[in-house]
Amino acid sequence: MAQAIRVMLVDDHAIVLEGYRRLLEKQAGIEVVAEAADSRTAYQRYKEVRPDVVVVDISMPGRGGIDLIGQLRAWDSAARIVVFTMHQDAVYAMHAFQAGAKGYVTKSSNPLLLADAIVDVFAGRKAISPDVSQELALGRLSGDASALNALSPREFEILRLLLEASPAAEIAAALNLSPKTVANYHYVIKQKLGVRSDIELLYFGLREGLVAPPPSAQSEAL
Amino acid sequence: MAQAIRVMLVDDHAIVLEGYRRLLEKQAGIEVVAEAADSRTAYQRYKEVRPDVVVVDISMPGRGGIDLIGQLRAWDSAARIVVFTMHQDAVYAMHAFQAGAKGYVTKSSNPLLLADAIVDVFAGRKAISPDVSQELALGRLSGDASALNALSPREFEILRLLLEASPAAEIAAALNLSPKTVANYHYVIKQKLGVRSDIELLYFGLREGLVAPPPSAQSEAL
DNA sequence: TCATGCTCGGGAAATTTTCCCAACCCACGC
DNA sequence: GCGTGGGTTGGGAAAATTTCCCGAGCATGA
Repeated sequence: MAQAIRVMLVDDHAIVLEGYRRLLEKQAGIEVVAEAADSRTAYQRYKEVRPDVVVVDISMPGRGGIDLIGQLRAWDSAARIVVFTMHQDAVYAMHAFQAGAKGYVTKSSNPLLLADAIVDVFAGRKAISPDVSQELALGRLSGDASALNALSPREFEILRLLLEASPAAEIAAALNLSPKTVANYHYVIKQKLGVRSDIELLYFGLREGLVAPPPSAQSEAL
Repeated sequence: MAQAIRVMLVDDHAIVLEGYRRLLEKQAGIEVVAEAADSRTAYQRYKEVRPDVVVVDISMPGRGGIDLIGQLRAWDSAARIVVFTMHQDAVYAMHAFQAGAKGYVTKSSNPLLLADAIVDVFAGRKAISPDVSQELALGRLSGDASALNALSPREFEILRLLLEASPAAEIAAALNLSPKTVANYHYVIKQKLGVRSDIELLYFGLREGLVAPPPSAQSEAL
């Protein structure tokens, strides 16, 4: 190999990191020149070694990998970043690309894909692993702005209440509506947002910032 | 090495699997004799190759890894199982041990730990990575702890699935249970956790770190 | 062996969900 | 003015789920 692609890996799971470092090193044309287990270290190391491609796991503690992508791109707008994550959810991919990532590969993909993605991204192309691209394509939240725009004001209002109220019927009382109407709205909202359960609905609300995530979530486990 | 420890790896993330297989193979005394990406395959492979130690990721789709542990132990009560997961949450560890696991190592541990744990477990000892053992030690689940401890292993498992699955009935299929049973569990879980709706249930899950919150859209950029 | 606790599901009533449809009001353009 | 369209409000009716309660099967442990 004339010129190996110089890669930096960022993943907070030390064992996993170690594992796929070995995997990549077996690939002709790829050289792992740096590693980091958290965003801050990653940022510094990037400036020191200037790798050709950065592979980041976005589900890292703290502000997560998405944030790191933004930082790297802010410092070096030409930074080539491949997201490597367990999330097949297309929403994550969307966010990653919006933040400036060039590739998105799930950990459940075929092992060869990661190396392919690195090569593609290095060459200036984009790379998405098929499981996600498919979801994006037949996407519930495909391209444009959030599905929230499809909601009428009333629907939006009821959605907000749904996302916090326990007894679904309390909303009816609060809004002076028949429980039936609320049920109908509930139904239509789920249709428009493309979710099939209340759980999904809440995930949607969290993503869109309609409701605040509860205090702790991931910060607790230290 | 006179006698290498014969290990089977179970993880739905193909790349990760491939990665730490390589990692383990570098360890003297450990030989990876089988792999599986899902529970069913894992169960079959186990019966075929009878590995000395099984390493499973418990956050697998469908019937989670906890379930697999139960199955393996049901078939071979001497099965030696090491849980290898990203969850630092002590509650997961509790349930894993209740199901019959002998070791619990987080993916963010030092890479050497997994190999150590395998050796320990093979020798009949238990192994817990320090980040979790610490959490276990300082209370959390010993006495009071969260309402989660009131849940039986099965309830806990179904809760996890509830928190991600869309059509509640899919769970039934995945676990090979009657939809009725799942409904009953759903009901009991809500009772025990003191929540009134699915929405509250998810809030609970987020608070306890059982599920990761999606990337919050409202924070900057995008 | 008996008690206890977990798992699994049936039964049955109450409720909700899921669609489809109709009525009303209001704004808009012609 | 008057149709057109969209937002709001709810009825109807079948299907599904939720909510309790209960019992059987099976380990585990005293």
